[in-house]
Amino acid sequence: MALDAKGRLAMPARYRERLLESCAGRLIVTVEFDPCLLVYPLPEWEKIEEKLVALPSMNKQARTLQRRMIGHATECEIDSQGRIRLPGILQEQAGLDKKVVMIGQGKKFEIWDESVWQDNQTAWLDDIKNDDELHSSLESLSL
Amino acid sequence: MALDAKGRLAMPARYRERLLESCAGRLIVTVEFDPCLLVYPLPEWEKIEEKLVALPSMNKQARTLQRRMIGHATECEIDSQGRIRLPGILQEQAGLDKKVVMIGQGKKFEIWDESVWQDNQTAWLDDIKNDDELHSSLESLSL
DNA sequence: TGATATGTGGGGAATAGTGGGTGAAAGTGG
DNA sequence: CCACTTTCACCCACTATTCCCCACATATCA
Repeated sequence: MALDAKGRLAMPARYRERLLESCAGRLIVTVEFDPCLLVYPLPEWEKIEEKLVALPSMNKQARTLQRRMIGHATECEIDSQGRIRLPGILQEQAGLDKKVVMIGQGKKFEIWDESVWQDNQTAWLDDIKNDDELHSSLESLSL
Repeated sequence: MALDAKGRLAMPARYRERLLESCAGRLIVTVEFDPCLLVYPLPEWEKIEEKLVALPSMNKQARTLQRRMIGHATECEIDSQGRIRLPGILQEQAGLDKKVVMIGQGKKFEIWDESVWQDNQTAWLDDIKNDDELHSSLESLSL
């Protein structure tokens, strides 16, 4: 999956139909703390934005989150070829080079630079292997 | 049991009928932490996804699990020959070569690369022999 | 051993992904 | 307010991938 020279990225065809009906192809792209882009269908984003706005303004972490997420939020419409164009500033934020990885996460998508994604994968797995104890929320999980 | 050059894998015939009625041949394939693929009938997967989505987003271990499992989840329909096609990225994640092992695990299946499977078999048994105590969840088990 | 079911392989049409040209629109400076 | 430059959306063309179908090999059972 590749960004072309114009910063365009093809949405996987299997999601397109669903996206067209859930948000008429109107997507909001933004960043959070991790070096990846978050892509929300517009109606989903509106809920997120409400939650963000409701956070306590005097709390530093909350303020940072608001500034990053709301500040970078950009609408990107799906074009007639099924692609979205990612503004340069967002590409920078997520450190996107040519090769990217797009992963669905429930209501949203994440877009990672391929090498960043792979590095993180191994790092996360190592973390988990080295932690002797699993977080309580995972202990009883049966998959 | 072998993957062909196009990444297709025949589902054992004895499961097909059951799968067709339980999920109309709609399967979700994904990965967890081990180097193997997990195959769920669609309705089963939906329950799993709910559990995953409900995990705390800010917890690192939970986030890793979500990203891996939900992120890699791909629908693979059983074709008219009773096969499923495994996307390249999933083959990589599980280190699948040509020869694979498919094992039923209650509601789901696991797909292992044959050599990886054999290596792990012996490794796991050694681990258990060397542990002095059994985990509490196994203590009271009667088989 | 023949008949049926299962596993494997591959051709070719249809679909999806990628790259680039061109005109319209927006931004910039005088 | 106009001329110039840059950016962007739309369209077309090419390539890669995926899906559908048919054919054959192998295993299973009567």
